[in-house]
Amino acid sequence: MDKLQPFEKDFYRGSTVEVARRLIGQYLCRESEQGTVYGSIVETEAYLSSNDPACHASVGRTGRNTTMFGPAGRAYVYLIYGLYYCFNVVTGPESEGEAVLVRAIEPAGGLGLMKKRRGPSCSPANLASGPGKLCHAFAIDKSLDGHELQKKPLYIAENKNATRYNRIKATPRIGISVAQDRLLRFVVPGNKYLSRREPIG
DNA sequence: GTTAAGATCTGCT
DNA sequence: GCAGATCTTAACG
Repeated sequence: MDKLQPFEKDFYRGSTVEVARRLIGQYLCRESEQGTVYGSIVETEAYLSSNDPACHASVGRTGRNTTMFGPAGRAYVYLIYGLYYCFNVVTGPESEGEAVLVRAIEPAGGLGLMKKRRGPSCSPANLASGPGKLCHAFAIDKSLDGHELQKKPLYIAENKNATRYNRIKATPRIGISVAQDRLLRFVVPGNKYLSRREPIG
């Protein structure tokens, strides 16, 4: 495999929606003592600071969401339903409280290690096709909350074949009970590693 | 101190 | 398709 070069902080500048779209097709890489896993991001969701009650930051700064109010380009990791972690990329100006949730990844390297973590009978399409699943496959937990994504052991790097993912579609976000009308989820249409299949039509 | 809800996943029917 | 698992967080008293 070619050496993967992490993006610099400039990559995370711009609006949260821009970054959410820019992340599609790029590599998420995770190094550990067990080995390295990486894959292409195929599904993201934007969470905004204004007029977005679904965003954790909408209630102001709390213990859990403090990282969201830090500088862009860091990881925001939290536990949901007492069981699963969700991995976000902090975006927007500092103190703004915006982030992009990474919901699904198409595995590209370290498939064996992902399988070891997720279970031997787990199919490739099921390894990281959802926020909780991808955190499990990538061994992402609360210890990485606040980590800067420009460096090891967790970083985002350029995928030179990202043109394959040039088509991006906006859809409603998943799993939220408010602001369901906003088209802030971005997917590679028809990709088989999404957390949900394309709605028909 | 107590309680209700949550950016989910899995297994069973 | 649906219910159950499982527990932290934050709001309230």
